[in-house]
Amino acid sequence: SIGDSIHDHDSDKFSDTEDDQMVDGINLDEIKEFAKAFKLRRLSLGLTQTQVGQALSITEGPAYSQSAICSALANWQLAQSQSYPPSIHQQSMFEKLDITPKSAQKIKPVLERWMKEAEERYKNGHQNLNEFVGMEPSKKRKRRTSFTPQALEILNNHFERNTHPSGAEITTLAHQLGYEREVIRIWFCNKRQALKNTVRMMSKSSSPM
Amino acid sequence: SIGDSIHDHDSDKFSDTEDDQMVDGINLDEIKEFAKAFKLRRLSLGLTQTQVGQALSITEGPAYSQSAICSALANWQLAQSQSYPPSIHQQSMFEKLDITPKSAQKIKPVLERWMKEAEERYKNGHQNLNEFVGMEPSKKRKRRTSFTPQALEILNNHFERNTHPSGAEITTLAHQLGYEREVIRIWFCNKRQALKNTVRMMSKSSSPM
DNA sequence: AGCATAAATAATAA
DNA sequence: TTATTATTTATGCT
Repeated sequence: SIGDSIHDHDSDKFSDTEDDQMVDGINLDEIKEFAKAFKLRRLSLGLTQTQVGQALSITEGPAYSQSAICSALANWQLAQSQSYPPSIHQQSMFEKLDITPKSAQKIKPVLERWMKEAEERYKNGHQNLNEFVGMEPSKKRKRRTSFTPQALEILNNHFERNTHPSGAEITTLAHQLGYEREVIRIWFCNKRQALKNTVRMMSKSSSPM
Repeated sequence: SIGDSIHDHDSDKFSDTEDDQMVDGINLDEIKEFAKAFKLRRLSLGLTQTQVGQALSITEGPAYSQSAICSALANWQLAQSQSYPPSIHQQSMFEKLDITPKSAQKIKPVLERWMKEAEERYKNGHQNLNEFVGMEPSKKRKRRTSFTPQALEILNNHFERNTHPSGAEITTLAHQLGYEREVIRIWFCNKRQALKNTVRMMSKSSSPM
């Protein structure tokens, strides 16, 4: 039975056994192997985990932000270099460290793809790689501002009179309403877009059946 | 009254007989009425605005993007509540800016025609309607998850520190707590909403008469 | 039955 | 186009 199978002695299940460790139908050993190789490739490009994480959060979206990637990588590396007490279920190794085998499986192809491109660029010169990696980590999207009804009324009034306010007008409005200039500018962009959409839609409807 | 003053119109191609709001010879009230009725009919068929938009973009062409339809309909619906006292703030947000009466007049028959056919098919059975609308009928709502007190405590602690966790933070939390990432994300959305509601309530109740 | 709130949808800022 | 906020719906619980 399962209870009986828990042994006291140290078993090196995670390093050198022939039997693959399967969790949720995912081959842990395969992932560990990948992590090891990934680290090697990363180091040969002279990149830190942080750099990889930042670059990925840009190319792949915020879900692959630095900390997530880093912890994933660290975990894999940990996993492949440590043996765990047998009393701990295989899966808990990942759970404890905030990454499930499933997540690992999911992230693997993304890393693979990214690394491939990085290496490609590395071949074409360091500058190329730096460009690829060294993008600003400031991918953060600005918090959506919500306008007060009063502000919206004023904005709408202006828009009604003039859909393309001058730079000076925008500045004035921004100051008057207490919003950033850029926010006001974007508001007009979006408003014009909305108008255009409805107009296009409407004119289309005029075509006969 | 208005009716009297326009009694002897000349150049305009329209005549205003009643005290309805007339713009460019188009009866706004009529359109508003139509919008209201349209929404009702849509709901009684169990269709969302999104579905209508998608279906229309197929039968009438790509100009009928979902958001365009949505905003047009929303505007009409809000337009019909313009007689609210100024103290109610919803009003100013929309006015009639996104949609010209002329355009509205144009699209009306298209929507009318489409809705008529949809209702016809509905009578002949759901399958028929689904075919027409082009959607899958059996999209079940996700089961409401109930969080454990422990999970809630951790979530609340995080929320206290940061109401807008990054994607990575959400992922980490999800792993840590053993819930789907999306569930955690939504939790924060709802929590922010709740906070905002409370704040609004408080400030309203605390404001002097 | 009614409430609290998770999920879904709509609106719209970035 | 994407992602966040705002609103609505509906479910699990008491």
